[in-house]
This record gives sequence, C-alpha cells and structure tokens, in this order.
Amino acid sequence: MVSNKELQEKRMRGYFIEAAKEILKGEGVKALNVRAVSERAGYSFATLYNYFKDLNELTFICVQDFLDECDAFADAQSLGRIIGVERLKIRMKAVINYFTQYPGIFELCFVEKMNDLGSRQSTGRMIFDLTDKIASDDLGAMIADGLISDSQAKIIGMSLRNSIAGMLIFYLNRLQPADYKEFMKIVENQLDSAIGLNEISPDQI
Amino acid sequence: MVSNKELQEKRMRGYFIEAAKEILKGEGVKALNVRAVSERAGYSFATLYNYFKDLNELTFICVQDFLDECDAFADAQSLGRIIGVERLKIRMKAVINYFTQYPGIFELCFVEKMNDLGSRQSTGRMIFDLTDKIASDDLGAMIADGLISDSQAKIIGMSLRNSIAGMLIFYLNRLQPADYKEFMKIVENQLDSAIGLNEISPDQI
DNA sequence: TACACTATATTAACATTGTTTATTTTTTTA
DNA sequence: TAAAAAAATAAACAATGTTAATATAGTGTA
Repeated sequence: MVSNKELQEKRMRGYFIEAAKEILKGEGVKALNVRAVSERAGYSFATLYNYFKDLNELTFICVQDFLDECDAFADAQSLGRIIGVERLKIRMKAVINYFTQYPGIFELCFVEKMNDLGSRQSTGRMIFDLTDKIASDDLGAMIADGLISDSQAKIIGMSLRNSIAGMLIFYLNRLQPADYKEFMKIVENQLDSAIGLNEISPDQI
Repeated sequence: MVSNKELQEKRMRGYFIEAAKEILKGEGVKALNVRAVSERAGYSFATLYNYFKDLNELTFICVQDFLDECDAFADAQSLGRIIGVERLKIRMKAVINYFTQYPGIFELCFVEKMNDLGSRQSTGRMIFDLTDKIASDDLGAMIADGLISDSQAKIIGMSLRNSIAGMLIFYLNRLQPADYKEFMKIVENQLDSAIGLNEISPDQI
C-alpha cells in the first residue's frame, strides 16, 4: 500500500516528467532545461530538485518512457501478424517510424544522452537492447523454422541494430534522399539487405 | 601572393585550431570551450573572436580537418593494394580504426555537431560523404569487373555507411562485446554482411 | 484553537560557458 | 615621435545548472 506522501510525491514527479516529455517531443533536446520544464510543470525551477537529483535523472526517465513507448508501438504495428521475417520487418519499420515521428526523441536517445553517465544505468544500454528485444521473437521463430542458424540470427540482429541507427542518424540530419517516401524505400532495401534477402534476388534491379 | 597580414592571420587561426584539435583528441568534445582553447593557444578568450565568428566556426574547421585526416589514413592503410573488395574492406576498417583511436573525434563528428547549423555547410553532409568517397573507387572497380550492378553498388555503399555509423556508435559507448579484438571480428563480419558476402558462405558457421 | 515543528516551495545566489562591448596595449604610419 | 589603426584583453551580460537560505504551507499536539 502506498502512503499519501508516496502518492503525492509520485504525482509531483509525474508533472515534471510529463512537462519534460512534452518539450522533448515538441521542441527537442536543445529546448530542455530546468527552467523550461519547471515552468511548464507549474513550479519554480528549484522545486524540480526536490524530486530529482538533477536534470540528468529526469532526462533518463524520459528516455526510459520513450523506449517503452517505441516498444509498445512496435507491438501495436505488428499485432496479429504471423511471427517470422515479414513481422520482423514490420517491427523494425515501426522503430524507424517512431523515431522519424519524433526526431527530438531520437536525438535525445541516440545522440545527446547516450553516455552521460551519472545515471547508474546507461541510457546507451537500453537503446542497445531495444532493437534486440523487438527483433528477438521473430528471429527465434526463423531459427526454429530452420531458415537461419543461431549465429546467423546474431549477425542479422547486429546488422539490423547498426543499420537502423545509421539510417536514422543520416535521415534525421536531412541527408538521406530527401522525402519520407524515398527514405522508406531505402529502409525496405536496407532491412532486406541486413536480413540477407537482397542477394537472393538480384534480378529485382 | 599573400600579404603579411594574411599570413599572420592564418597563423593566429592556426594556433586556435591546433589547440582545439588537441583538446578534442585528448579530452573530447565536452572539454572544448572558448576559454580552454584560448588558454591553450596562449591568448585571452576574447581574442578567439577576432579570428572566428564563434566557437561553432572553429569546431567546424576541426571536423573538416579530422575528416581529411581520416581520408588520408584510409589511403595510407590501403596503399599499394589491388583495387576491389579486399581493398574496400581495408579502407572501411581504416575508418573504424581512425575513430576508435579518437573517440572524441567520433563523438564530435557523428554526435555532437552534426546538425548544429550556423556553419553554412553542414557537418553532417561531410560525414555522409566520407564513407562514400572512401568506398567509391573500389565499388567502381567491382562494377567494372561485373561483380555487382550499379544499383547493388549503391545499396552496398549505403549499407557500409549505415553499419559503420551504427557500429561505432555502439562500440564507443562501450556496448559492443567488450574488447577491441572481439569488436574487430564483428566489424569484419558486418562488413561482409553489408557487402553481401556472408550469405554466399553460410557453411562457415 | 494556537503554537511549534516539519515538509515543501521559492527566492537569492553562485559557477560555468558563450558572446559582446569597452578599454588598453601594441603596431603602423605619416 | 605622435596620431591613427589594429590587435588583445578585461569587464560585463545572458543563459543554464545547481545549491543555500528563506518563506510558506501543512500537521500534530497542548
């Protein structure tokens, strides 16, 4: 059972967390600062320090929440699909879509706060695990179906993780072909390449 | 012909640029600030503004220099090699090695200053072009040899670019397997995967 | 109900960093 | 050598993170 005090404290933390998340989604990590968060939460900037050790702790919580959200989004997007290669691709595309929808979150997760230690747990580790977690069921099924071996699954997992990070980095810095449609074609292509499907059908050119 | 004034100004800029590069290589981007650079250069922090518009301009020049250095390193590492797949891999590994040698430079180029506009030219664009430039000759040779098609070359180029960015991001945040040797094995693997060689020999498992 | 005590919120203050303005020092030139 | 120009620096300001001191609100008890 939770005491009033615990409940109240949790609410207060929630106000700051929500404010921070709004700023991150809307204006990006450059706009995130103690005063802006506190003002949006309806408190003085010093009040924040009564509920969080520092801005890093608050930011870390936001990253956690966003990654959970991304995970849930992948689940929602692949709901009802048969486990396997196609579902894997859908789930990977969901990750891409989540971060392209909120460039500020990508910047936060992959760029700004990846190694700002101070939080006992590393932000980077969570991000690292994200794609693995999202891909694991389908890769497992592919192994079970004899489509790939264990070590191939490991390689594919790494390829997916790396290429997704790379694609997002470049796309979100406006360096990929330009428009979103074109980008998604490339994503399709790179996913196939990472999974190892491109080489099978080189006639598609 | 250059006037005395131009020569002197160039020297002065050089002192600040060298100081900034030393800091970036040694202590990383977090330690880069106007006062630290100026002190190392032997001048007051205000003097920097007589030679650079702001810290961003100076940083941008450092990025340019480092990318040139990386390019030259790839040339040196692949000197005398026969153009083609093997040379391509050597050159890509050179890129990886350059940035693992100087994590601060990677952080600077890929993370911190990728889109801090203000410089007319984008840092991101230069980085984006880097792997393409380093890979282009070998990919061209592979096309000429009939090993791959034009569009396959494009895909491979993208895969290399993406996976290198991804691998470095994760490795430099200490998330890849741990030690350098292990990492380089994975690099080897991922490069083969990006080039499309893994699928050809699935028996290697 | 009034008062002491505690918890909470806020204001004031300080450190760091980027940047601009004003001042001083140095160099050039007539 | 003295005036003018250029260069270097010091002083100052703004933004941001953070802490210390102060004020306010809430709570339990005589």
